Amino acid sequence: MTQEVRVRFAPSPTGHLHIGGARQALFNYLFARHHNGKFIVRIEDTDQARNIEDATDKLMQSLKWLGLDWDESIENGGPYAPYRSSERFGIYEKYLKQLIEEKKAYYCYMTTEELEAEREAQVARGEMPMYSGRDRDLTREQQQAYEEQGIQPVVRFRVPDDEDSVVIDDVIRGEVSFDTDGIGDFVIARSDGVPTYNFAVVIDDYLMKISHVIRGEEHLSNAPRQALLYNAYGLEQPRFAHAPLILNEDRQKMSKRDETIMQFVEQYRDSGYLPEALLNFLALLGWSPGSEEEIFTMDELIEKFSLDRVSKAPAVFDKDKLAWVNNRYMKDADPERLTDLVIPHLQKADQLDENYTNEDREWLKKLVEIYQEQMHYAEEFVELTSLFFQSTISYEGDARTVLSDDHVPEVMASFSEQLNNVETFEAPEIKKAIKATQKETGHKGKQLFMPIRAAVTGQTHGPELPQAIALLGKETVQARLEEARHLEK
RNA sequence: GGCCCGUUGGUCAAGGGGUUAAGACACCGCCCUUUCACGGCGGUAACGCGGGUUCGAAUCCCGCACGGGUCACCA
Repeated sequence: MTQEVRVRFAPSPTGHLHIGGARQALFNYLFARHHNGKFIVRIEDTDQARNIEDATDKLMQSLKWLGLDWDESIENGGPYAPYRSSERFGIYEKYLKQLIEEKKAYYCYMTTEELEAEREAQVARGEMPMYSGRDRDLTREQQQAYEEQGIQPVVRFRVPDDEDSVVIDDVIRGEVSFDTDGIGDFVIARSDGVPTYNFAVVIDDYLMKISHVIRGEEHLSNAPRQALLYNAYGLEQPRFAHAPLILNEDRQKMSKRDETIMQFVEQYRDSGYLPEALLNFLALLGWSPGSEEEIFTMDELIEKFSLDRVSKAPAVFDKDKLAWVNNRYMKDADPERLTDLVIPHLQKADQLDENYTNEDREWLKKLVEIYQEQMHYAEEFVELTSLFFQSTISYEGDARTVLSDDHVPEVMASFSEQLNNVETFEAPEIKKAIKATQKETGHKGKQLFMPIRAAVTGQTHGPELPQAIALLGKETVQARLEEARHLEK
């Protein structure tokens, strides 16, 4: 590849960064970095009606949070600025005019109502709804007549009659052929003169010297239109690469209205996922390194990434696997970092004061450490550790069953007494107390630990016992032992 | 419905004419741990169907089925 690799992520600012968008950005990023090329973030906001206030900022923030950095963008500019299509309207004009002058595009005066009627009629006849080409060859006089009626025309691209098909040489899918008969003359500029996406994208990609257009499969059917545009200008096309979609558990394209699954990067951030874990997981959706490892640093991903290992089939988003990946990263994460991550969630759940003390934080860090092995994401920590924040717990289910054994009161009494003899209420001492209880009662293993665990935590699963008891504190532990001892069977 | 893309276990996936068809997540079992978790070991489970081509097809070709995408003055 002699040409410099230049790729772009070109979202429209209609909302938060979507999981699918993030994966797309990631693929572009990895491809650019792998080839020592440039990664560009461009905002495609040609549809002013759909633009959402500060969506652009949020998009950029989410990309940054993920750790994707760019070479050129609306924020830091670049040699082909501006990087927002709404600031490029002047640029498009010239290209639009050229097409009209060369009769490769024309004004169309059909109203929305007329188009709708046409479409309905076509559907009724069992035909494919497609613009009929009514205004293809209007004379100057006819155009003026429409204009006198006050109709603002759109500009449509004249799909050439002399070409039977358009072939896209897709890096991922190979050659994909489209019949030009199936492509109606499409709108390239709205009645207010603003170009549509299909047009702007071509001009932008050309002027920005984009070498590879890597995007989602939903754009595959746009590719022939864009290819036609490149041809009309006599321009060389970039290489297209259409990556498979990410599906929800119902095997549908993730839609923004689907509430069974978290759609946005922000939501994962807010639930306490680590960005490097999300990225790692996303990289493996639709791409595989061909080896058996699954956990990769960004540098490794960059080194290994290649478009010819991108799959053609869509992938279902598996949140369990994401949780596993995230846990892998959490195990290796700095406890201080995890503590920071967990704090807002505890505060939200009223388990931690807004103005917590340094002591609180130290204690919390220890709590984080004993749960680090098993927690999947920060928000989960609240539920996992709620027993540390409740003054009373209720004994139910398995815990209740464990505590109904005949030898339980004896163990409770003995352990309680042993704890009173403990010098410092810390894990090693507590461990000794458990040992002493064993000697005194003769119960050991499950018979010994489970009752204590159940009594003290209300659960049969949890973190390392001595540490948990230490963090719970003497009073709480004694109270719970007392309660468990007198439980009705 | 037209066009386009796809189809290996529940999910992610390797494998691209000859394999006992990898591995990971999830699930189950066993071991380790005086408990729990982590970890280790093992197990259940897959080439959508039908025709070809071939000595031989999960792999190549054609149909069908199924799934998805797209058919806007949205991207």
